[in-house]
Amino acid sequence: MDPFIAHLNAISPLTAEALKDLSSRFKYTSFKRGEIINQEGTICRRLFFINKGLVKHYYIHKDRKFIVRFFSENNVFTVLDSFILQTPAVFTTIAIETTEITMLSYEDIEELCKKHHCFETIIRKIFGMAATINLKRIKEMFDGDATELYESFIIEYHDLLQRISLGDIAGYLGISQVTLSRIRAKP
Amino acid sequence: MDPFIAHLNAISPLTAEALKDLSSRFKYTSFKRGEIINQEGTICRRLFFINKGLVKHYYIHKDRKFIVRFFSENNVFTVLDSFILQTPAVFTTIAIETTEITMLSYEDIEELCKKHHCFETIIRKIFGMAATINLKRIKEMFDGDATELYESFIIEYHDLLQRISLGDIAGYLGISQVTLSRIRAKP
DNA sequence: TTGATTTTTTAACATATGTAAAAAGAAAAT
DNA sequence: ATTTTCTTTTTACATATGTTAAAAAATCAA
Repeated sequence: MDPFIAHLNAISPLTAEALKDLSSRFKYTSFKRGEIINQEGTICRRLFFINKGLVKHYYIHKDRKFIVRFFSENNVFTVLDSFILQTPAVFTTIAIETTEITMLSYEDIEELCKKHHCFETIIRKIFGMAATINLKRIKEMFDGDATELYESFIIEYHDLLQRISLGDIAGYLGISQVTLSRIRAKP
Repeated sequence: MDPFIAHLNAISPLTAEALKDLSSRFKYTSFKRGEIINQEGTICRRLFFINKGLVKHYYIHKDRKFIVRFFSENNVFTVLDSFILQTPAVFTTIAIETTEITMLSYEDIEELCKKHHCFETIIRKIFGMAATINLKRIKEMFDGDATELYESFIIEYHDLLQRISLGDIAGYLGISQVTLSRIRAKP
């Protein structure tokens, strides 16, 4: 079974009809390491599912690079605000590794939501989870000094650690790479 | 027309049937200044709509008080993660002013979502907006030194400024009240 | 292997912000 | 009006973290 379908179906079951309608709208693509998936300033018109690979959302502010979030295989992602409001993205999305993707357009999502109640339930839950995850991140950003941030990052992103550079980790934590090195250096 | 109904209907139109079902489930209550609406550690079982008043989500970490968000009249709120996952809240919700509320229980929301596609559409959009708002806050927290944070706060919360203490503003910005005073002091 | 490029660490210095405590000011209570 | 309480500002000091630059280590290409 297609992993994207399986993923959605696990969130909330799809009717046979919705499933058929849904699959017929899938588009497939892939991005090489370093390729831009969605550029800051352009509207994100798709919802993505990662079959394989690793992606980051980031932006530059005053010469510092901040990483909003990483997404890896078997996860849905989009540039949330840009997708929902259909406004220009304030983040750039880029492939950290070669990444294979299945996607749905904004119009397809809207149509599927309208036609299939079961699909709208899934999107409702996905957005709810996204809101929850973002809220958790706000709390983390408040809580910690850099050391704590790094420690919880290691736990939360344990399985991705080897695939993410220290520069990117620093960017995710909102600290300089120098600070990150200092933290790692101390016993 | 009931302001909560008007609010929901403006997000996405309700059918007459859904509207009737919905209204019959409303519960009303109010909280005095300083009263706890939902205590940290208890599951938040309701979605709230503020008819009048002002509320904050906060939590204590290492003796510092962080304010996650303010909510004022004509807005929906809940302890998002606690409500969605029905797990104990990590924030306390408290009334800053005397606050009048209309509310729906978790079970009612789930039932309304199941019975009325139009209602699920509304909740989908509310969660989507919540996710977007939280994402925006993450970006703000990254971006700014304390001064910038304060300046954007003044703009964003302009109409609530007189109703929020400087201590609470500092808590929202994640800085000490001393730092906030310093910022306000300089030309 | 060797050289080139990228990533990570280390050093020196400047500064923003936290902590603690006291003073000043405003609001509430009697 | 006077006292009490709460809020805000100010001062002095300690420290975490940013910046810049250079060195070291690791990775990649030829």
